[in-house]
Amino acid sequence: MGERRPRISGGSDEGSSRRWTAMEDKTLTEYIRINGERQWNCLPQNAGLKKSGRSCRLRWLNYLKPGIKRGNISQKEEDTIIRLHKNLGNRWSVIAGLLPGRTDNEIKNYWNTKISKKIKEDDCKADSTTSSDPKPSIGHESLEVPNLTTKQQLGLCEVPQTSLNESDETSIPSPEEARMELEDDPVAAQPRDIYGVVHEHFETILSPVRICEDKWQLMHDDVWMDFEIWNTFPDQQY
DNA sequence: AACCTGCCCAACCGCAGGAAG
DNA sequence: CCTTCCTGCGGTTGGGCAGGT
Repeated sequence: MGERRPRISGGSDEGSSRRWTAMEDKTLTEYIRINGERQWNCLPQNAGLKKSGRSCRLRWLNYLKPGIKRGNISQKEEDTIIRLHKNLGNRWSVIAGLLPGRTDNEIKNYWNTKISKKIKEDDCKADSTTSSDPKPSIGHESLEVPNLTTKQQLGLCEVPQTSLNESDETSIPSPEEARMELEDDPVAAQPRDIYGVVHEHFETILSPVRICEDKWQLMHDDVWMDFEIWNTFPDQQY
């Protein structure tokens, strides 16, 4: 199949309550231009839109917001997505944060429709020789990704002890434990450090790193420089 | 030309975390 | 603390389109 035409709201869609019309887009854009991105729940009523606040938010973030790139994901971007997914798993919002102009929804869709298919095909080929492990990995090492929120991954909020205890392998150590672990085996400590890495653009990428540094005091230079995530953006100077 | 099938992607839903009262 | 509301995230769904028959 060839390139698809972009879908345009309105026209025959005018009667649909699901699809956004051009007029609704205009109304939403104008409202946000004046009032800003907040109070999503009140927005539909105030703006006179027959949509939910969440729907408005989604429409704005994924489609109307200035700077959104649409379609034509380049080979370089695809490579980046694959590398990041390898390290982060399905952290679409985090991955999107590292691809300026791309939304989590778009990346998720791209992954589900294209990349995962490619990977499946590759796995089928590989199956004949070796059993594959779908877990995200770093280099040759398997990486368990705990089920944490983005803020938890970034070290911006506390991780409840209950969720940490679900698996001993994925529990985050205390600063003291982490330091000891790093001294004993720097490689073993690497996977958790990924959570400090991901943030929107590289202007801010060091901010969560610093937070983790304060928190765990284990941001050893060698660990960071060895970590594969840096290779995700080979052009970037650190 | 009409119908069928698979693909794509916008939009929805449920859940969880955070903030405010 | 507890409750309520808001926001954000990831999984899933459903409608429309392109290509095949």
